[in-house]
Amino acid sequence: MSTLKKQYHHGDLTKSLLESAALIIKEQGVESLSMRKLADVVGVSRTAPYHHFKDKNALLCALAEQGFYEQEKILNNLIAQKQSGEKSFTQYVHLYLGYAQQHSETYDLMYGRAIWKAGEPNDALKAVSKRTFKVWIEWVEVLQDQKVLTDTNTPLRIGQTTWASLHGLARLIIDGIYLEQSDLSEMIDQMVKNLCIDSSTCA
Amino acid sequence: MSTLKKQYHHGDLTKSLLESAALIIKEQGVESLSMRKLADVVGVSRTAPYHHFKDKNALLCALAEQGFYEQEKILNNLIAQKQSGEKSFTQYVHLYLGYAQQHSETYDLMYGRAIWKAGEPNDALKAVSKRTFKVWIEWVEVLQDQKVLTDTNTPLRIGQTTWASLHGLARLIIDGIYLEQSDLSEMIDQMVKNLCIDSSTCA
DNA sequence: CTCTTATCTTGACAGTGTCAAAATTTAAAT
DNA sequence: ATTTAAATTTTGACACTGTCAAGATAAGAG
Repeated sequence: MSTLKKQYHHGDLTKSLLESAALIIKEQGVESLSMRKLADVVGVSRTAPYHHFKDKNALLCALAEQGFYEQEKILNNLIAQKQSGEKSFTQYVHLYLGYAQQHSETYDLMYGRAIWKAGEPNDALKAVSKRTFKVWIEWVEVLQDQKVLTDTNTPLRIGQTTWASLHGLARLIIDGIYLEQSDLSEMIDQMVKNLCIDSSTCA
Repeated sequence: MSTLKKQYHHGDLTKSLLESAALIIKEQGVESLSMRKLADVVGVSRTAPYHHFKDKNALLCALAEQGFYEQEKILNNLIAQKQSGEKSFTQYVHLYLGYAQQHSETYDLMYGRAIWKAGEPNDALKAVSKRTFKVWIEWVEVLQDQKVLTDTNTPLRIGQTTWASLHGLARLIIDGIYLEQSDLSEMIDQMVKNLCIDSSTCA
């Protein structure tokens, strides 16, 4: 309760664990994040983290959750600022792929098999991911009205496929299949053209 | 050398290891494939596999390699049978995603981070993946001539982005983000329309 | 039959996730 | 202020992982 919130035991272990874990995965990749090493970095015994996160999966879920908050913020910011639909969408594509590139490990947790297949997404994660997707779909509907995205199908379907395309590019970047920035930038431009109705105004 | 090829030690351990490993990842996922359990299944001691594969990464590379042979075969078959470009392409999309769905673990090895980022693709794997991609790009050029895919960019770029879109859908299926077959089938149809020039003839 | 080489096994080490029980520190109750 | 209850952390343990080094075994060559 004093100015330094560290009078008791560790202070806020939960927070420290998340921060250190985020740093570790960012710098060394998610496969070299171990509960024991994490505990050691934070300066606590091997099993201390287990009183703040049920297990490793729960920790990973929490990290992924933070990623969704970030992504939701990006989306809402773009939707809020009222510029032309084409510009907004093009910008979103770049922001989305930029995020995937710069926070590749978090992105992988958000959508990768570690949690969604090998592990088990917890309720909080399922909730925020669902909510973020909903924001996206609602924006797709607007973009359809603005003739930026095709309206030959429901917002849900167009949102699903459009996002799948972005996701595919993101994964190729993340998994290290395309690395040269020159290829990447041209691929992103072409992808925008693929996704927009009017490929001349987008890009 | 007799009818039962098992006179000496094991027979063909390399082959047995690959077969059993393929079975294990297919039925239980790649994360529950361990060198020790694999050795046990094949009926050999823990370290015997290490005389046939340098390490676990090498084993995974070999499994991925087989996947590429399969995929190359699919591609070549489709290219060989001369039917309309639209039909061929549509069929390819379905075959591609069908493969991803039915051999999801192998697909993950082929393009996933386990090998390409966390691990290290060996020379054989790099070679066959490159070759498969080349076959794809050459077919894209044909599809562009047939006005199935857009020719507003080079075969390489269009091939990259088109494949990225397919890959994205494949990953969503594999990582368990979309599971209901009803959604899936409609998403695939919509994706085909997105990728083709003439969305009315494709689908 | 001996020797070389290919193949496989045993032993060992460091690392992992996580459970159970004990210890400690803090906050609440009297 | 002293006792009590709760929150927090630690120690010990177990089963599992990948993989190295050294020894054992078996196959084929001479």
